[in-house]
Amino acid sequence: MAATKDPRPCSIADALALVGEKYSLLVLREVCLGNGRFDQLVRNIGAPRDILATRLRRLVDAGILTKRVYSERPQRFEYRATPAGLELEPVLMTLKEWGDRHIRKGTDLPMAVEHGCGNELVPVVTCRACGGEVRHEDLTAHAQVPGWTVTGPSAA
Amino acid sequence: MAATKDPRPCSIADALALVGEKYSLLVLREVCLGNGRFDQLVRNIGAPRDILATRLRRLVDAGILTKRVYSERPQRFEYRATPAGLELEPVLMTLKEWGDRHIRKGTDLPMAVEHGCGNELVPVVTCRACGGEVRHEDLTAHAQVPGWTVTGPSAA
DNA sequence: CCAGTGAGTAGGAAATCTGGACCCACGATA
DNA sequence: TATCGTGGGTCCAGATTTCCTACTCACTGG
Repeated sequence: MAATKDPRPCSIADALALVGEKYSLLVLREVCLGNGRFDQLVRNIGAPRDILATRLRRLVDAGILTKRVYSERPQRFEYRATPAGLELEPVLMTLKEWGDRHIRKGTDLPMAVEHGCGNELVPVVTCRACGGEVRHEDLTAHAQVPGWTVTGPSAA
Repeated sequence: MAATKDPRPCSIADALALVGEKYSLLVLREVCLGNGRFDQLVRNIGAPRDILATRLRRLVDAGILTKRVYSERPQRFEYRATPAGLELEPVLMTLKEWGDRHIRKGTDLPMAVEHGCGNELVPVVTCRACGGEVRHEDLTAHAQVPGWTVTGPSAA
C-alpha cells in the first residue's frame, strides 16, 4: 500500500532537498568565489548568523562543503567546496546567465565571469552525445519507476 | 551612506528570489513535462494546495508561467511555461544530472530524458565562446559594482 | 439526486526566519 | 593591566511561512 500522496521520485527534488533551502546556493556561490569564512558569508549573503550556521552544517554533512582549520591558535575555520560542490558551480553559472538576461535584462550586470579561454563566460547547456544546445522542444522524458508515468502516478 | 549590511548584488540571488522558494522549481519541472493542471501539480510535487497556489501566482507574475483556460464551462486552467520559463529547463536538467550522480550515485534513476539526437541526455555546461566544458578552475569572477569586490564589500 | 473532479479557501499547529544580543578565545593597543 | 576588535559561533522572542486537514463552490456524468 504505497501512500498515494508521495511526490514523484526525482533527482531534481533530491538535489533541491540538499541545496534548495534559502541561502544554500548563495553559500556555494561565495565559497566558489573563495570566500569561505563565516563573517564573509554573513556579510556577502546577508543571512542571519544562526541560519547560516545551520546551512553550513547541512552542506558539510551532505558532502558539498568541508570545514578546514586555517589557524590553530586562535582556532579559525574556512569552508571550501568539495568536488561535488564544485560540480554545482555550472548550475550557478547557468542560473546567473538566466538572471542576467531575464531579470537584469542584460544591463548593469553586477558580476562578470571570465572563462579560461579569455572570453566572458556565457554558459550554454549542451548534450554530451551530440554537442547540441539543450532546448525544451528536443527533450522527451521517460519515467522509470513503477507506479509513475511522466504525467503522474499510474493507476497501479 | 549605503547600508553596509546589504548582501552582494548578484543575478544568482535575483533568480533565486523568483524561483528559489520551496516547490517553485518542481512546479517548473512538472510544467515542462506537460503537467500544468493544479491537481497534477499537487499530486506530483506533494506540496500543500495553498502553498502551490501562492507559488503559481508568483511565477505567473514573474513571467515564468502563464495561466490558460482549457475549459470554459466549468472553468479550468492550465499553467504553461513562457519562453523565459522554458529557458530555465537547462538549469533543471543540470541539477538533475548532478542529483543522478551525487545522490542517486548513478543507480535506480527515476527518470531519463532523451535528447532529439536520439541519445540519452547528459547535460554539459559549456562556454559559448570556446565550446569548452565549464569547470571551476577555468573561471575568474570580476565584481562590477562600486563598493563590491569579489571577496566582499570594499572599504568604501 | 448523488458521487466525483478541479480549483481553490479557511484555520490552527508546527516549523522557519529574523535581527539582535551574547559568549569565548585570542591579539593588538595603550 | 584594561580595553577593543575580530572570528566563529549560540541563544532568544517575535514575525512570518509552511503544513495539514477540512471545507467550499461550480460543474459533469449517471
